[in-house]
Amino acid sequence: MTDAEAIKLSLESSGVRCTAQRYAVMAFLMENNRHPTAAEIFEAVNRMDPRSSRATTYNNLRDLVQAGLVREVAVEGRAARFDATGMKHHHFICDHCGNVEDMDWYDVPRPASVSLGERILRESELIFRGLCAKCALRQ
Amino acid sequence: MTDAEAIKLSLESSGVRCTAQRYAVMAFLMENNRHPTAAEIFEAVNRMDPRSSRATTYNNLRDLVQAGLVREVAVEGRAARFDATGMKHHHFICDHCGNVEDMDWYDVPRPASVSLGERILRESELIFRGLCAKCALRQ
DNA sequence: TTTCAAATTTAGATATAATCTAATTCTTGA
DNA sequence: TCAAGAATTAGATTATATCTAAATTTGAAA
Repeated sequence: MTDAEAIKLSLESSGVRCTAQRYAVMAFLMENNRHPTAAEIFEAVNRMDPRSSRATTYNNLRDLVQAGLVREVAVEGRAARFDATGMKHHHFICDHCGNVEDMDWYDVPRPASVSLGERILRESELIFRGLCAKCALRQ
Repeated sequence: MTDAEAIKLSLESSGVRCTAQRYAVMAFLMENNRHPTAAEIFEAVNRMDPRSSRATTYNNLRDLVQAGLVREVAVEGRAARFDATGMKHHHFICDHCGNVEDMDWYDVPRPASVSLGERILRESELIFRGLCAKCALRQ
């Protein structure tokens, strides 16, 4: 199976129609684990054909997040970043440049059920903060 | 020591001058562990005297975050939220309403140093996601 | 294949959140 | 008291994201 078919299949098995614009967003995220912003994705997709408007790029990111194929990472004071949820991983966010990097996955202990109360837990994510390698060297 | 004196002292020992506007922001956050947005803090402070402009509210939040007295929590698709970093805690973010709630603290395992590489780790935070008690009951 | 309703896309306007500007006021220490 | 730096201000501006309404595309039913 080609990559293209694999992407198409993963979209459709998640209940998302595989349109050309949606495919382009997904393909870009799968070959770029650099956690681009929506603006960067919009720009990248528009270097190809078919093009995609800003609204469509945002709509498709929202649809892919809802389908669980893409994760949105909010960063303090900066634009949100996106990545394909292929392999489980945690995130490192740089205090200085705001870049988001993948960190190896490991299981996180669940909160005590008394502490959880009536809440329904969907996932636990670990965010590491500090200076990324590039910014650490510069300081 | 009164609460007011304690707040003043904690600001000054963190190298932040205790102005009336800055005090108001800090006092509001200390008596409200509901993780208000900047807009909510701005509004709350302006029900008191002296008032504070929007720019000052944002400036002071930034100063308090830099001093380590306040934490900013970015939430996907919503305004950032703030809380006083009094006691260590983790956060629960509701998928549905976006509210941020405190969760009991427990130590998080450090990433393996090989995985960390040249990065400098400052802190590890755990974010739980799902439905808060209120939204869980409604679904 | 043809047809049509629903889904998707679009450009541009609008909304929301946060920051910037430059003038003013306040505070502190000499 | 005075000067210099720090803080505050109103309003403009920027950055990010969403909305609108019209046009286009899609896929399933006929």
